[in-house]
Amino acid sequence: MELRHLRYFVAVAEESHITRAAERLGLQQPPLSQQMKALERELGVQLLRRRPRGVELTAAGRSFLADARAVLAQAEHAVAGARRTARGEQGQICIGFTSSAPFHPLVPRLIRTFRETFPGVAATLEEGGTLELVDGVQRETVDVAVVRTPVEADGLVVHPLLAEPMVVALPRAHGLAGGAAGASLSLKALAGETFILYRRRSGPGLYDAIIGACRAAGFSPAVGQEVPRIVSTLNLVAAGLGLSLVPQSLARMQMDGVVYRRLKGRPTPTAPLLLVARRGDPSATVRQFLSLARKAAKSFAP
Amino acid sequence: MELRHLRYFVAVAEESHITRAAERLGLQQPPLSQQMKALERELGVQLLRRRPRGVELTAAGRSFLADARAVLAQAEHAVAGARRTARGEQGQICIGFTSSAPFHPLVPRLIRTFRETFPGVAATLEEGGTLELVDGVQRETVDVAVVRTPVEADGLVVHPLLAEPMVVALPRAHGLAGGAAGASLSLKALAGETFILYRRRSGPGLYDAIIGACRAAGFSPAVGQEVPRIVSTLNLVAAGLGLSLVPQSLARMQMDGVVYRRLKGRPTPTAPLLLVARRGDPSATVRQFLSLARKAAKSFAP
DNA sequence: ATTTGCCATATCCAAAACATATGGATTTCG
DNA sequence: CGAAATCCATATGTTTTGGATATGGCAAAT
Repeated sequence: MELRHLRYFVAVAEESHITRAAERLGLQQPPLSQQMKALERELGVQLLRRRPRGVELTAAGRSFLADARAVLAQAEHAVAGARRTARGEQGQICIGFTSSAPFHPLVPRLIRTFRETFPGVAATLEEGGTLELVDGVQRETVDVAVVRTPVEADGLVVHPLLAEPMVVALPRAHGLAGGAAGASLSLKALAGETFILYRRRSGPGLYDAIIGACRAAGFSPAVGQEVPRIVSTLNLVAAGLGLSLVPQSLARMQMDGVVYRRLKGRPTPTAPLLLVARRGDPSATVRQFLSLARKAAKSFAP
Repeated sequence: MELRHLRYFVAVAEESHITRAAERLGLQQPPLSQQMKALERELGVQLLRRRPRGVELTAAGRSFLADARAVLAQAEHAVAGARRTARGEQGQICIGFTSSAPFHPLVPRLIRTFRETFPGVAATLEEGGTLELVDGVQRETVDVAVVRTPVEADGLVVHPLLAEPMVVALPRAHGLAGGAAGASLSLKALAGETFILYRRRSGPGLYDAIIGACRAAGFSPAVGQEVPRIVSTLNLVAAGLGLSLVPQSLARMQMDGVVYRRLKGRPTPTAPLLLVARRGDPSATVRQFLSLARKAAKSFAP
């Protein structure tokens, strides 16, 4: 039995007339009569009762008609689903991000926009460290990851979304913490201070950017502590163990004992927002996500 | 797209290998490769990614695989359903019966047995007068009907199930109502009494059987009232308007003011239990019901 | 560099689907 | 009541399709 048989049978059943059904199907009456007989022979069931003026359905034919329609509808659904998936309108995606990434408003907006635009795609979220996420993208447990520091790994590409300025996070009791909230500090003013930095081996890009900027300002920063997560630097700053440079968006996280100051003068280190994906031909849902991310970053008003 | 394409695709997807899938399907690798390409061309979607060592599914292919399996399962279900219906194991049947028929224990037992034996058949019940039911069978709103009196109508056949003796229903205060409950009366003893009968035009068979039995006993009964339902005769007997002859099974219905007495001697009129169906080729469910009814009647222990 | 393993292409043939011509049975109509 | 009409089934021929066989191309394995 083929779908052709079901299509022919449904037409015959609906017309109660083989000749009219043949016309509707675009073929002649004798082949349709033969196809109906072949179907009945294969099933071993009489589906039609032939009359001098057309045909009528047997009870088995009536039962079969309902199911035949369901099969044809299901087949259409299968085709439509494959096409939607091919267009990226349906499927699944795993989106990873570091603990600090969502502090930038672009990230939650991107995820929300993607879910609204592609309700047929099942999007799952995965928070983790940069190295964890990069590893996950490589092992295909994560599809894309939003990270803060440039990484290099085999088989991956990094798409920069934007770069935001970094700001100084100071213990509230620190001498430099005085003055209005809008005050700025020069990088040189931080010479001699103890720095708490996001550790180099977790993401060398950010670390090196900070070191480079300090050197350009004429000093080598004294690094007191290295932490595995950017967010963790704030805990130590609050504890009075030193100061840190963090992405400006983290200033949204008000913490007891921490004040933020902009940096003035040049060069001001920046913290990028990056999208990591596998190199090569991504699935349609990943392509859609990357496209949406680029669009969102472009239209983001700082 | 045909079911063949789906069967081929599912095999290829499960084997991840066109040559092995071809072996499993009983054909050669080149035609299978061509069929897969034809399917992808028709859908306008790439379902398979060809590799030097086998194939893998695209995201659209994975989506399509799930749906393809569902279509094939649904097609199997359609075939199985048509076959069950053809065997009478699935479908529907409308069973009619007069208000007096279920008093005989065969009738509820038959209905219960049928429902238990064919749970896949939706059985509906329809109570009505004999003429109503006969009309319903003719107009195909009822499939079979259990009635009490022989009928003749175009296009119908009557299958007798059994015949049970009739008994005398007397008002409790009647002179003949004395004596032990097990006492019998001769039909001749009822000469001169007022009879309440189930009206002739509702079912002439029972009426004529009673008249014939009385004549054979040497008298013509005085008919006081004629009623449209056998059950209604008991109401009038209870009211003291006369006596009636009713099927023995109605004695199960204890009514205030009515006592029942067996008849002794010959001939004793009997009340048949009859099954009415359409002449010609009935549906499989009706055939199953008729067969079960005949079997139930045969094995019924009086 | 060669071999292996896999899928794709080319060509041919048998089977299946469909077209055309015609037959048979029942109903409708004059 | 006989002829015509209407419908589905059968017979025969043609076209299309599915599958077999032979072979090619490409990437990975050895």
